[in-house]
Amino acid sequence: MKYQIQNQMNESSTEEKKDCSNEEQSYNRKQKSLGLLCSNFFNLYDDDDVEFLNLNDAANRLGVERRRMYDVVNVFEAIGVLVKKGKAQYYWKGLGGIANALKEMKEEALNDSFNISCDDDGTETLVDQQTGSSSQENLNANSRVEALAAGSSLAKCSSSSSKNGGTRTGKSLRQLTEEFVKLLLSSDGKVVALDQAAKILLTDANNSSETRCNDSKVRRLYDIANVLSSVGLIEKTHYLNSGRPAFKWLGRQKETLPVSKKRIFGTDLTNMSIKRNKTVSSMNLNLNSHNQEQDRYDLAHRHNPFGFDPTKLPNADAIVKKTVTRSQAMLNLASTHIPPYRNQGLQGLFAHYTEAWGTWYDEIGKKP
DNA sequence: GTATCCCGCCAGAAT
DNA sequence: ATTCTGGCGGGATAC
Repeated sequence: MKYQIQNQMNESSTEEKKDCSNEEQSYNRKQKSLGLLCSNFFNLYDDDDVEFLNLNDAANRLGVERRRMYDVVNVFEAIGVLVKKGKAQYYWKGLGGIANALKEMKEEALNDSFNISCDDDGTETLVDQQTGSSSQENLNANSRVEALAAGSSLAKCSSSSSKNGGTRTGKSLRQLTEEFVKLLLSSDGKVVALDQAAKILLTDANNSSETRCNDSKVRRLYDIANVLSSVGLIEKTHYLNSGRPAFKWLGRQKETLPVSKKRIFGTDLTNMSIKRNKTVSSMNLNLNSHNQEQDRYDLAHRHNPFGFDPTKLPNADAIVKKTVTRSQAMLNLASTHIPPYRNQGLQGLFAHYTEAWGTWYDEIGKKP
Protein backbone atom coordinates (compact mmCIF):
# COMPACT_ATOMS: atom_id res chain seq x y z
CA MET A 1 0.00 0.00 0.00
CA LYS A 2 2.83 2.33 0.87
CA TYR A 3 3.97 2.52 -2.70
CA GLN A 4 0.62 2.09 -4.32
CA ILE A 5 0.66 5.48 -5.96
CA GLN A 6 4.17 5.10 -7.09
CA ASN A 7 3.33 1.78 -8.64
CA GLN A 8 0.34 3.29 -10.35
CA MET A 9 2.50 5.99 -11.76
CA ASN A 10 5.13 3.55 -12.83
CA GLU A 11 2.49 1.55 -14.62
CA SER A 12 1.27 4.59 -16.46
CA SER A 13 4.84 5.44 -17.17
CA THR A 14 5.30 2.08 -18.79
CA GLU A 15 2.28 2.65 -20.96
CA GLU A 16 3.53 6.05 -21.91
CA LYS A 17 6.81 4.56 -22.89
CA LYS A 18 5.04 2.21 -25.23
CA ASP A 19 3.09 5.00 -26.82
CA CYS A 20 5.87 7.44 -27.26
CA SER A 21 8.82 7.74 -29.47
CA ASN A 22 12.17 6.25 -28.78
CA GLU A 23 13.50 9.64 -27.88
CA GLU A 24 15.31 9.44 -24.60
CA GLN A 25 15.11 12.12 -21.98
CA SER A 26 17.47 12.40 -19.09
CA TYR A 27 16.36 13.07 -15.59
CA ASN A 28 15.85 16.75 -14.87
CA ARG A 29 15.56 17.75 -11.25
CA LYS A 30 14.01 21.09 -12.06
CA GLN A 31 10.91 19.40 -13.31
CA LYS A 32 10.32 17.85 -9.95
CA SER A 33 11.08 20.59 -7.50
CA LEU A 34 9.07 21.07 -4.39
CA GLY A 35 8.40 24.66 -5.32
CA LEU A 36 6.93 23.64 -8.62
CA LEU A 37 4.77 21.10 -6.88
CA CYS A 38 3.52 23.81 -4.52
CA SER A 39 2.70 26.16 -7.34
CA ASN A 40 0.83 23.45 -9.14
CA PHE A 41 -0.91 22.60 -5.90
CA PHE A 42 -2.20 26.16 -5.77
CA ASN A 43 -3.17 26.11 -9.38
CA LEU A 44 -5.25 23.06 -8.77
CA TYR A 45 -6.94 24.00 -5.52
CA ASP A 46 -6.84 27.74 -5.02
CA ASP A 47 -10.41 28.29 -6.00
CA ASP A 48 -13.33 29.71 -4.09
CA ASP A 49 -15.22 26.49 -4.56
CA VAL A 50 -12.59 24.33 -2.96
CA GLU A 51 -13.12 23.69 0.73
CA PHE A 52 -11.69 20.27 1.39
CA LEU A 53 -9.12 18.16 -0.28
CA ASN A 54 -7.97 14.62 0.03
CA LEU A 55 -4.28 13.91 0.09
CA ASN A 56 -4.54 10.83 -2.10
CA ASP A 57 -6.60 12.69 -4.64
CA ALA A 58 -4.18 15.58 -4.64
CA ALA A 59 -1.22 13.28 -5.08
CA ASN A 60 -2.88 11.55 -7.99
CA ARG A 61 -3.92 14.75 -9.67
CA LEU A 62 -0.52 16.31 -9.21
CA GLY A 63 1.24 13.19 -10.33
CA VAL A 64 3.44 12.77 -7.29
CA GLU A 65 3.79 10.19 -4.60
CA ARG A 66 2.12 10.66 -1.27
CA ARG A 67 5.34 11.21 0.59
CA ARG A 68 5.98 14.45 -1.29
CA MET A 69 2.55 15.73 -0.41
CA TYR A 70 3.39 15.51 3.27
CA ASP A 71 6.35 17.78 2.73
CA VAL A 72 4.12 20.36 1.13
CA VAL A 73 1.06 20.13 3.36
CA ASN A 74 3.14 20.38 6.51
CA VAL A 75 4.59 23.66 5.38
CA PHE A 76 1.22 24.80 4.10
CA GLU A 77 -0.28 24.01 7.47
CA ALA A 78 2.33 26.08 9.22
CA ILE A 79 1.54 29.14 7.12
CA GLY A 80 -2.21 28.70 7.32
CA VAL A 81 -2.95 27.54 3.82
CA LEU A 82 -4.28 24.21 5.01
CA VAL A 83 -5.87 22.86 8.16
CA LYS A 84 -5.78 19.16 8.81
CA LYS A 85 -9.25 17.81 9.43
CA GLY A 86 -8.71 14.09 9.47
CA LYS A 87 -6.83 11.26 7.96
CA ALA A 88 -5.61 12.53 4.63
CA GLN A 89 -8.28 15.21 4.77
CA TYR A 90 -7.48 18.90 4.77
CA TYR A 91 -9.49 22.07 4.85
CA TRP A 92 -8.27 24.43 2.17
CA LYS A 93 -7.92 28.01 3.34
CA GLY A 94 -5.71 29.06 0.48
CA LEU A 95 -3.81 32.28 0.31
CA GLY A 96 -6.45 33.92 2.46
CA GLY A 97 -5.35 31.86 5.40
CA ILE A 98 -1.80 33.10 5.30
CA ALA A 99 -2.48 36.57 6.70
CA ASN A 100 -3.97 35.34 9.95
CA ALA A 101 -1.28 32.74 10.43
CA LEU A 102 1.41 35.31 9.87
CA LYS A 103 -0.22 37.71 12.27
CA GLU A 104 -0.24 35.06 14.98
CA MET A 105 3.32 34.06 14.27
CA LYS A 106 4.46 37.64 14.34
CA GLU A 107 2.88 38.13 17.74
CA GLU A 108 4.51 34.95 18.98
CA ALA A 109 7.80 35.99 17.51
CA LEU A 110 7.66 39.24 19.40
CA ASN A 111 6.89 37.43 22.61
CA ASP A 112 9.51 34.77 22.46
CA SER A 113 13.21 34.66 21.92
CA PHE A 114 13.06 35.19 18.19
CA ASN A 115 13.33 38.91 18.41
CA ILE A 116 16.78 38.85 16.95
CA SER A 117 17.05 42.41 15.84
CA CYS A 118 19.41 43.08 18.66
CA ASP A 119 21.73 40.73 20.40
CA ASP A 120 22.22 40.30 24.10
CA ASP A 121 25.27 42.47 24.01
CA GLY A 122 23.78 44.95 21.61
CA THR A 123 25.32 43.42 18.51
CA GLU A 124 22.98 43.13 15.56
CA THR A 125 22.53 39.54 14.59
CA LEU A 126 21.24 40.22 11.14
CA VAL A 127 23.02 42.36 8.68
CA ASP A 128 21.44 45.36 7.05
CA GLN A 129 21.84 44.81 3.36
CA GLN A 130 21.28 48.48 2.67
CA THR A 131 24.25 49.64 4.68
CA GLY A 132 26.27 46.58 3.85
CA SER A 133 27.54 46.44 7.37
CA SER A 134 29.14 43.12 8.07
CA SER A 135 30.24 43.78 11.59
CA GLN A 136 27.76 41.35 12.88
CA GLU A 137 29.77 38.59 11.29
CA ASN A 138 31.43 38.57 14.64
CA LEU A 139 28.17 38.16 16.36
CA ASN A 140 28.17 36.64 19.74
CA ALA A 141 26.92 33.44 18.23
CA ASN A 142 27.46 31.00 20.99
CA SER A 143 25.48 32.64 23.73
CA ARG A 144 22.81 33.78 21.36
CA VAL A 145 22.38 30.49 19.57
CA GLU A 146 22.34 28.58 22.79
CA ALA A 147 19.73 30.87 24.21
CA LEU A 148 17.58 30.62 21.13
CA ALA A 149 18.05 26.92 20.77
CA ALA A 150 17.24 26.34 24.40
CA GLY A 151 14.02 28.26 24.07
CA SER A 152 13.11 26.73 20.79
CA SER A 153 10.54 23.99 20.76
CA LEU A 154 12.22 22.78 17.64
CA ALA A 155 15.46 22.17 19.44
CA LYS A 156 13.64 20.21 22.07
CA CYS A 157 11.96 18.13 19.46
CA SER A 158 14.98 17.60 17.30
CA SER A 159 17.07 16.50 20.21
CA SER A 160 14.66 13.78 21.08
CA SER A 161 13.82 12.51 17.67
CA SER A 162 16.08 10.09 15.97
CA LYS A 163 15.95 6.89 14.11
CA ASN A 164 17.32 5.14 17.14
CA GLY A 165 14.23 4.96 19.20
CA GLY A 166 13.54 8.62 19.74
CA THR A 167 9.94 9.71 20.04
CA ARG A 168 8.57 11.43 17.00
CA THR A 169 6.79 14.66 17.58
CA GLY A 170 4.92 14.41 14.33
CA LYS A 171 5.18 18.10 13.58
CA SER A 172 8.81 18.80 13.17
CA LEU A 173 8.66 20.13 9.64
CA ARG A 174 5.66 22.21 10.57
CA GLN A 175 7.40 23.49 13.66
CA LEU A 176 10.56 24.18 11.78
CA THR A 177 8.53 26.15 9.26
CA GLU A 178 6.90 28.18 12.00
CA GLU A 179 10.22 28.89 13.66
CA PHE A 180 11.76 29.81 10.34
CA VAL A 181 8.92 32.16 9.51
CA LYS A 182 9.12 33.74 12.94
CA LEU A 183 12.81 34.24 12.46
CA LEU A 184 12.23 35.91 9.13
CA LEU A 185 9.41 38.01 10.53
CA SER A 186 11.79 39.15 13.21
CA SER A 187 14.40 40.03 10.66
CA ASP A 188 12.59 43.25 9.90
CA GLY A 189 13.20 42.96 6.20
CA LYS A 190 16.83 42.11 6.54
CA VAL A 191 18.49 39.23 4.81
CA VAL A 192 18.91 36.09 6.86
CA ALA A 193 21.75 33.84 5.83
CA LEU A 194 20.97 30.18 5.60
CA ASP A 195 23.76 29.22 7.93
CA GLN A 196 22.59 31.82 10.42
CA ALA A 197 19.09 30.45 10.33
CA ALA A 198 20.44 26.95 10.65
CA LYS A 199 22.48 27.91 13.68
CA ILE A 200 19.57 29.59 15.37
CA LEU A 201 16.92 27.07 14.47
CA LEU A 202 18.77 23.83 14.36
CA THR A 203 21.52 23.89 16.91
CA ASP A 204 20.95 21.44 19.66
CA ALA A 205 22.98 22.41 22.67
CA ASN A 206 22.56 18.92 24.08
CA ASN A 207 23.84 17.14 21.03
CA SER A 208 27.59 17.06 20.72
CA SER A 209 27.52 15.38 17.31
CA GLU A 210 25.24 17.97 15.79
CA THR A 211 27.06 18.63 12.55
CA ARG A 212 25.77 15.55 10.82
CA CYS A 213 22.31 16.12 12.20
CA ASN A 214 22.29 19.72 11.04
CA ASP A 215 23.31 18.75 7.53
CA SER A 216 20.06 16.91 7.35
CA LYS A 217 18.14 19.74 8.97
CA VAL A 218 19.57 22.23 6.54
CA ARG A 219 18.06 20.14 3.79
CA ARG A 220 14.75 20.67 5.49
CA LEU A 221 15.33 24.40 5.48
CA TYR A 222 15.83 24.22 1.76
CA ASP A 223 12.60 22.27 1.45
CA ILE A 224 10.72 24.84 3.50
CA ALA A 225 12.31 27.73 1.68
CA ASN A 226 11.22 26.32 -1.63
CA VAL A 227 7.63 26.13 -0.48
CA LEU A 228 7.65 29.58 1.09
CA SER A 229 9.27 30.96 -2.02
CA SER A 230 6.65 29.37 -4.23
CA VAL A 231 3.90 31.29 -2.43
CA GLY A 232 5.86 34.51 -2.51
CA LEU A 233 6.61 34.80 1.19
CA ILE A 234 10.36 34.80 0.85
CA GLU A 235 12.96 35.35 -1.77
CA LYS A 236 16.16 33.47 -2.21
CA THR A 237 19.11 35.78 -2.28
CA HIS A 238 22.70 36.02 -1.17
CA TYR A 239 24.22 37.33 1.98
CA LEU A 240 25.95 40.60 1.12
CA ASN A 241 28.84 39.91 -1.19
CA SER A 242 29.76 36.66 0.42
CA GLY A 243 27.71 34.54 -1.93
CA ARG A 244 26.33 32.67 1.01
CA PRO A 245 22.76 31.58 0.43
CA ALA A 246 20.25 33.71 2.27
CA PHE A 247 16.58 34.51 2.41
CA LYS A 248 14.65 37.73 2.47
CA TRP A 249 11.17 38.07 3.82
CA LEU A 250 8.67 39.39 1.28
CA GLY A 251 5.47 38.65 3.10
CA ARG A 252 3.21 38.22 0.14
CA GLN A 253 3.55 41.67 -1.30
CA LYS A 254 1.30 40.61 -4.08
CA GLU A 255 -1.72 38.38 -4.17
CA THR A 256 -0.68 36.30 -7.11
CA LEU A 257 1.86 33.56 -7.15
CA PRO A 258 5.25 34.79 -8.24
CA VAL A 259 6.96 33.70 -11.38
CA SER A 260 10.07 31.92 -10.35
CA LYS A 261 13.18 33.24 -11.98
CA LYS A 262 14.87 29.96 -11.56
CA ARG A 263 12.17 27.55 -12.51
CA ILE A 264 9.33 28.65 -14.69
CA PHE A 265 6.24 27.69 -12.83
CA GLY A 266 3.64 25.69 -14.66
CA THR A 267 5.94 24.15 -17.19
CA ASP A 268 4.84 20.80 -15.92
CA LEU A 269 3.42 19.11 -12.95
CA THR A 270 6.04 17.19 -11.10
CA ASN A 271 5.85 13.85 -12.70
CA MET A 272 7.29 10.91 -10.91
CA SER A 273 7.53 8.80 -14.00
CA ILE A 274 10.95 10.27 -14.57
CA LYS A 275 13.33 8.80 -12.07
CA ARG A 276 16.74 9.81 -11.04
CA ASN A 277 19.43 7.77 -12.72
CA LYS A 278 17.01 6.72 -15.39
CA THR A 279 16.08 7.86 -18.81
CA VAL A 280 12.61 7.50 -20.16
CA SER A 281 10.79 8.20 -23.33
CA SER A 282 9.88 11.75 -23.94
CA MET A 283 6.23 11.06 -23.13
CA ASN A 284 5.33 13.71 -25.65
CA LEU A 285 6.92 16.21 -23.31
CA ASN A 286 10.00 17.97 -24.43
CA LEU A 287 10.61 19.58 -21.10
CA ASN A 288 14.22 20.43 -21.54
CA SER A 289 13.80 22.28 -24.74
CA HIS A 290 10.32 23.68 -24.74
CA ASN A 291 10.35 26.64 -27.03
CA GLN A 292 9.48 30.25 -26.46
CA GLU A 293 5.99 29.79 -27.75
CA GLN A 294 5.45 27.09 -25.19
CA ASP A 295 6.89 29.35 -22.50
CA ARG A 296 4.38 32.01 -23.39
CA TYR A 297 1.62 29.47 -23.26
CA ASP A 298 2.81 28.29 -19.87
CA LEU A 299 2.91 31.78 -18.47
CA ALA A 300 -0.46 32.63 -19.89
CA HIS A 301 -1.99 29.61 -18.21
CA ARG A 302 0.02 29.36 -15.08
CA HIS A 303 -2.86 30.41 -12.86
CA ASN A 304 -5.39 28.34 -14.66
CA PRO A 305 -5.51 24.64 -14.04
CA PHE A 306 -7.98 24.15 -16.84
CA GLY A 307 -5.74 25.46 -19.55
CA PHE A 308 -8.19 28.02 -20.87
CA ASP A 309 -9.55 31.33 -19.73
CA PRO A 310 -13.14 30.98 -18.47
CA THR A 311 -13.63 34.73 -18.76
CA LYS A 312 -13.14 34.44 -22.48
CA LEU A 313 -16.01 32.01 -22.75
CA PRO A 314 -19.46 33.31 -23.62
CA ASN A 315 -21.80 33.68 -20.67
CA ALA A 316 -24.66 31.31 -20.09
CA ASP A 317 -27.37 33.60 -21.42
CA ALA A 318 -25.51 34.13 -24.62
CA ILE A 319 -24.92 30.45 -25.05
CA VAL A 320 -28.60 29.60 -24.72
CA LYS A 321 -29.33 31.93 -27.63
CA LYS A 322 -26.90 30.12 -29.87
CA THR A 323 -28.17 27.51 -32.25
CA VAL A 324 -27.44 23.85 -31.72
CA THR A 325 -25.46 23.90 -34.92
CA ARG A 326 -23.13 26.53 -33.61
CA SER A 327 -22.85 24.74 -30.32
CA GLN A 328 -21.97 21.57 -32.08
CA ALA A 329 -19.39 23.42 -34.12
CA MET A 330 -17.84 24.74 -30.95
CA LEU A 331 -17.83 21.28 -29.47
CA ASN A 332 -16.13 19.95 -32.53
CA LEU A 333 -13.60 22.70 -32.28
CA ALA A 334 -12.99 21.92 -28.63
CA SER A 335 -12.54 18.27 -29.35
CA THR A 336 -10.09 18.86 -32.16
CA HIS A 337 -8.18 21.78 -30.73
CA ILE A 338 -6.83 20.38 -27.49
CA PRO A 339 -4.41 22.74 -25.80
CA PRO A 340 -0.99 21.22 -25.32
CA TYR A 341 -1.48 19.89 -21.83
CA ARG A 342 1.56 18.40 -20.35
CA ASN A 343 0.01 16.70 -17.41
CA GLN A 344 -2.11 13.62 -17.55
CA GLY A 345 -4.14 14.58 -14.52
CA LEU A 346 -5.14 17.93 -15.90
CA GLN A 347 -5.73 16.45 -19.29
CA GLY A 348 -8.16 14.05 -17.68
CA LEU A 349 -9.78 16.90 -15.84
CA PHE A 350 -10.19 18.86 -19.04
CA ALA A 351 -11.62 15.83 -20.75
CA HIS A 352 -14.16 15.65 -17.95
CA TYR A 353 -15.15 19.27 -18.43
CA THR A 354 -15.34 18.84 -22.17
CA GLU A 355 -17.70 15.93 -21.68
CA ALA A 356 -19.77 17.94 -19.21
CA TRP A 357 -19.99 20.78 -21.72
CA GLY A 358 -21.13 18.36 -24.35
CA THR A 359 -23.88 16.99 -22.16
CA TRP A 360 -24.98 20.47 -21.27
CA TYR A 361 -25.10 21.57 -24.89
CA ASP A 362 -27.11 18.48 -25.78
CA GLU A 363 -29.64 19.33 -23.09
CA ILE A 364 -29.89 22.91 -24.30
CA GLY A 365 -30.35 21.71 -27.81
CA LYS A 366 -33.27 19.47 -26.82
CA LYS A 367 -35.12 22.31 -25.12
CA PRO A 368 -38.07 23.62 -27.14
C1' DG B 1 33.96 21.75 -5.19
C1' DT B 2 29.90 23.41 -3.09
C1' DA B 3 25.06 24.20 -3.02
C1' DT B 4 20.81 22.32 -3.65
C1' DC B 5 17.24 19.08 -2.80
C1' DC B 6 14.91 14.68 -4.80
C1' DC B 7 13.97 10.37 -3.35
C1' DG B 8 12.49 6.56 -0.77
C1' DC B 9 13.69 3.71 3.36
C1' DC B 10 11.84 2.72 7.48
C1' DA B 11 9.91 3.35 12.08
C1' DG B 12 6.53 5.52 15.17
C1' DA B 13 1.66 6.84 15.33
C1' DA B 14 -2.91 6.10 14.20
C1' DT B 15 -6.69 3.31 12.98
C1' DA C 1 -2.41 -6.02 11.38
C1' DT C 2 -2.64 -2.50 8.34
C1' DT C 3 -2.19 2.09 6.92
C1' DC C 4 -0.78 6.77 7.66
C1' DT C 5 2.71 9.92 8.61
C1' DG C 6 7.03 12.06 8.27
C1' DG C 7 12.18 12.01 10.05
C1' DC C 8 16.08 11.34 7.92
C1' DG C 9 20.24 11.09 5.06
C1' DG C 10 22.26 9.10 0.66
C1' DG C 11 23.48 10.58 -3.35
C1' DA C 12 22.40 12.87 -7.85
C1' DT C 13 21.94 17.25 -10.16
C1' DA C 14 22.72 22.27 -10.50
C1' DC C 15 25.72 25.86 -10.27
